Amino acid sequence: MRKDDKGRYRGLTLRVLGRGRPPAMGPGKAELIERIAETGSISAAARAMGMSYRRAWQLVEALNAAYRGPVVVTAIGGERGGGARVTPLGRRLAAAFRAMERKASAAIAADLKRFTRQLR
Amino acid sequence: MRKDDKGRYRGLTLRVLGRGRPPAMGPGKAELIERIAETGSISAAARAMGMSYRRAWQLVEALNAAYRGPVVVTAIGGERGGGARVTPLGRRLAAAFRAMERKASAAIAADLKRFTRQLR
DNA sequence: TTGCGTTGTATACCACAGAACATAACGAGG
DNA sequence: CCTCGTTATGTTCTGTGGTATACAACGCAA
Repeated sequence: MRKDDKGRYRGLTLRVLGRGRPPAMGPGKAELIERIAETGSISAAARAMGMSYRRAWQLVEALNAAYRGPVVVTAIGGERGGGARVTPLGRRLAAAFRAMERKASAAIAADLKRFTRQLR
Repeated sequence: MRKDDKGRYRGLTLRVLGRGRPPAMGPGKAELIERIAETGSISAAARAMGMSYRRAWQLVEALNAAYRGPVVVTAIGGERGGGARVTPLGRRLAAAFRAMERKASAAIAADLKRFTRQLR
């Protein structure tokens, strides 16, 4: 299945809703987790995604509040003293979301192709 | 698979992206099409969904612009002179979207259940 | 002819999301 | 001690999505 330049699956978008109405996981949060895992820093991840640090930090806060355990743990300080690490739970969540994206995409690939053909 | 009070599938939300980035179909537009088909009126559908007429009309405009043919055709006038009808294409699109929702939901049901268990 | 319920616009307002900017506190390394 | 790069937080601004409101044009029925 093809992806766009942000690694998202083309043609469809999937979101997982939390117990309240707001989405607890989606393409944006998943990518943010992955970028933090790569870079070890919220700010570096935000820069890589062209997102303000504040917004990224708020998403991290929302993630940590939404799940039963912390998704990202942080430490203040710079020059590799501080930073952010993704917890095993966070890695599992991001991976599970990507897997669901793949499965959902595969399950409706044929339908989606026919559907898309109706687009202008 | 359980649905919420609006007939949407719980736990996940699916959107089909158009050729540009903006979504060409999602739960909201699908329901709007269904309501218009039921009521024969944009304004009645909007009332039923608790949505402003203007917004509903804009969504209809967007739908008609997004696909190769009209999704909803309208006639000015009242007292059953005017109104809105969903074209066969529109009915096919809404039905196809609902089918994709069902298939995607079924395909990831087990994963989603495990995922949701991690929510607070 | 009058009234009602439509579609179709225009305009004004408002609430909110997110950006932009500023600043503090902190930790490691030079 | 100083600097750099973090996290963390507050404040302000702006764009925009959506509502609210008003109104014109219209068609059918009474």
